[in-house]
Amino acid sequence: MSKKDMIKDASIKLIARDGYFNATTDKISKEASVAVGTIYNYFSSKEEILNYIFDTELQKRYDFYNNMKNWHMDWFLKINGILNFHLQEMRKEPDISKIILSEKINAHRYNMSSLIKFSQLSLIISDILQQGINEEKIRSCDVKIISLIISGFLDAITYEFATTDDFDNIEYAIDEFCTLLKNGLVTL
Amino acid sequence: MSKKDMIKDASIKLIARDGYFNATTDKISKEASVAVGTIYNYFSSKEEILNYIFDTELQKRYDFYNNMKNWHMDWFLKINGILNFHLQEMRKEPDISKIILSEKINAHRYNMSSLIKFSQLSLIISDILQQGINEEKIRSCDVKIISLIISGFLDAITYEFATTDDFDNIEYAIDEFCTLLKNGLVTL
Amino acid sequence: MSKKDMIKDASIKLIARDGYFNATTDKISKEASVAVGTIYNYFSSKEEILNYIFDTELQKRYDFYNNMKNWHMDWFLKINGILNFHLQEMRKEPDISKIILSEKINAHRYNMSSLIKFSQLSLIISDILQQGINEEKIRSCDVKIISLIISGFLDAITYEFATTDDFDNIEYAIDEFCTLLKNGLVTL
Amino acid sequence: MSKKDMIKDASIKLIARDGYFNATTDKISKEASVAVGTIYNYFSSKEEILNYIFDTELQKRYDFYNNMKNWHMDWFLKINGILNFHLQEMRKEPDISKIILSEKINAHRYNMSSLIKFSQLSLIISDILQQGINEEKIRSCDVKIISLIISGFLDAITYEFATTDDFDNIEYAIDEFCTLLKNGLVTL
DNA sequence: GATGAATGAGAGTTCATTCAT
DNA sequence: TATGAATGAACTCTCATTCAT
Repeated sequence: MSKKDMIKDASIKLIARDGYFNATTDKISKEASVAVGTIYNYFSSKEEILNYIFDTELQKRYDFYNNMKNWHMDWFLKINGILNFHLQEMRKEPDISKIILSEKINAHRYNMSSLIKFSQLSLIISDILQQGINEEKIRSCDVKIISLIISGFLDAITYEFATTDDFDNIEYAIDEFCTLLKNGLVTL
Repeated sequence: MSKKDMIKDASIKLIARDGYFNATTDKISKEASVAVGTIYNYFSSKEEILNYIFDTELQKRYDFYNNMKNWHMDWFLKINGILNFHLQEMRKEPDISKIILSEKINAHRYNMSSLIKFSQLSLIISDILQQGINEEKIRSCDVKIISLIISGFLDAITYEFATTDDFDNIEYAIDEFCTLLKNGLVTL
Repeated sequence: MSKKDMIKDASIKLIARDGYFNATTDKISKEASVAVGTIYNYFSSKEEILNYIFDTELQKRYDFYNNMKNWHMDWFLKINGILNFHLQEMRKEPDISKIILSEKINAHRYNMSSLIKFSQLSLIISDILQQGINEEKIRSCDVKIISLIISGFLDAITYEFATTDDFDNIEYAIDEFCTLLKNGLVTL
Repeated sequence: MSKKDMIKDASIKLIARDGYFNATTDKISKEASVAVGTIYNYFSSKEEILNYIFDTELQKRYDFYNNMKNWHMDWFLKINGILNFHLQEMRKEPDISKIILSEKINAHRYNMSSLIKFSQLSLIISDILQQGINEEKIRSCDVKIISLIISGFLDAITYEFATTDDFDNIEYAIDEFCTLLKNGLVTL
C-alpha cells in the first residue's frame, strides 16, 4: 500500500475511534508506522487528511449512485439498492461510515473543498424519486424532503451502529423502512 | 441569572458556533463575563460543562414527552406534537439543538453520565407507537425501528437547519413526513 | 521586576549570545524562570519580543537625542555626546547594543512596527549637522551622508566590541574619530 | 557551472533575500535544481555552505586588495580604489555583499574557519595608511582606528543599499567620505 | 554521483487547569 | 466566592540530515 494510503487508513481508524481532535498527528504517525514528518510529505496539514478522506470516500459512493442512474430499475429497487449499498459499505469499512457521519460538521466549520460532495447523495435520491413521480409510480410529493428523510434514516442507522457496533438488526431495519416508504408513497 | 447558568449559556453559544474543542475555557469565560477560575468553581472540568448542558436540556425535553404520555390523544397527534415541539425548541434555542446533534458523539466518547438521557426520547416514541398498535390504529410494525426513523428525521432537519440557518421549510417538511408516516403506517 | 521585563531581559541575553533564531522560547522561559506559556501571556509571538526590545530600547536612545536638541552646545560637542552616550549604553547594557546591531535586519525582514525608530538617530544627527552648517561652523556638506558615516562608525565600534568584548580602546577610537571629523587626515 | 557552484549561487540568492535561517536546504535544492541529497555530496552541512561562501568571496576581495599593495599609488587613491571596488562588487553581485554584511555574525557564532578572512581587509587598509604615514602624506594617527572607520563606512553603505536597493547615491556618498577623509569638516 | 522519501528532534504556540490573592 | 496570572504537557508543523535506490 502507498504511504499516503497508510496514513489515510491510520487516520480513519483513529478519527473513528477518538474523533478528529483527539486523533493527534503523533498517534496517526505511530498507527501508520511512519514518522510524523512523513505525514507532511503527503498532506499539507492535518485538516487536509480529513478533507482527503471525505474526498475519496464520498467519491466512491457518488460513483456507485451515479452508475445506478443508468440501471433500468424501479425507483423502489434503486432506493433499496442505495440503502443496502450503505449497509454493505458500513460492514466493509465501518470506520469510514462513522467518520462521514460524525466529522462532516468539521467540513462545514473549516469550509473544506470536499463539502460539495456531501450534497450529491441527496441530489441523486431526489432524481430517482422524481423519475418515480414522472412514471406515476409514486404519488405527488416533495422529493427534496423525502430525500432528506431517506438520508436521515441512513445517518440514524449509521449512528446506531457506531455506538453499538451491532449490525444484526440493520438489515431488518432497512426492510421496515422500505415497507414504510412503499406504503407511504406508492400511488394507489 | 446564576453564575453557573451564565457559564452554561456562554458555552452553548460558543460550542454551537465553533464546536466543543474550539470553545476554549478562555473564550467561555470572556463570553460569560467571569474569570476562568470561576468556571472551575461550578464545573470540575470542561467536559463537565458539556455533560451539564446535555443533562439539563435533555431533561427539559424528557419532561415534555413524559407529560405528553398522560394526554389523551391519538398516536399521530402525539408524534406530530413531538416533531413540532422540536421545531419550536429549535426556533427558541437553536444553539442547543445544534449542540445536542453535533456533540452527542462526545457523550459516547467520554462516557458521560448524561448518556442515558439520549435514549429516552426513542423509548417514549416507541411507547406511543406501541399504544397505537395496541389500539389497532397502527398496523403491526417494529416500534423500535419506526422510532429510529422518527428520531433520524428529527436529526436530519436539525442538521439541515444547523448548516443553512433556514427554518422556513421545516414546518412543511414535518407535514410531509407526517403524511408519509400516516400513509405508511395506518391500518387500512 | 515585572514578568514582562524578566522575559525581555532573558531574551536580550540569549539573543545577544545566540542570535534570534537560536534563542528558542524554551531557553528564554528557562532563563527568565517562567513557564513557556507565561511568555505568551505578555507577547503574542516570539517575533513580538524582538519588536518590543527594539521599541523600548530605541525609544530610550531617541529620548536622549531629542532632549539633546534643546541643549545649547556646539555641533561638535553634541556629536561627541552622542558617541559617548552610545559608549556608555554599550558598557551598561552591552547585550542590547549587540542586538540592535545584529538583529535590525530582522526588523526589515519581518516588517516590524519598530522599524521606524531605526531611522530616527540619523535624522537627529542630520539636524545637528545642519545647524552647524547654518551657523557656519561646518563647511557645506551633505548632512545625510556625514550622518551615515557617523552611524556607520557607531555600528563598527559596536561590532568590534561585540566580537571582542574589549572596551578599552573604544574611548580612544571615539576621540580619533572626532579628530578626523574635525580636522581630516591630510597633513597640513 | 559545477554542481557545487550551482548550490552556492542558489544559497547566496536565498540567504540574501531571507537570511541564513529562512534559507532551508529544501528551498536551496529547488533553486539550484538539484536534489537535497546532492547538497550533502558537496557540503558536510548547511553551515558549511555559508562558510564556503565567505571563504571564496572574501578571497576574491582579499586577492584584489593584496594585488593593490604592489601598485604604485598614493594612499588616497588606494583607499578610493578599495571603496570603488566595493561599490562595483555590490553592483555586480549585490546578494554577496548583503550576505557578507548580515551573516558575518554567524561566522563568529559558529566559529567558522572563514572567520580569519574577515579581519584581512582591515589589515590591508591599515598597511596602506601606515605607508601614507611613513611617507609623511598622512598626519600621525591610529591606523587601526581609521581602518575601522573606513570599513564601518563600507558596511554602512552596504546596509543602506541592502534595505533600499538604491545605488544612485552611493557613488556620491563615497566622494563625500573621501573628502572628509582628506579635509575634515571644520570651516577654515 | 544523484536522488528525494523518510526521519524525528525540536520548533513555536495553545489551553485546561491550578492556586495565591 | 471570584479572580486571572502562571503553568507545562501536549499540540501541529518544520527542516537538516540520512540512505536505499
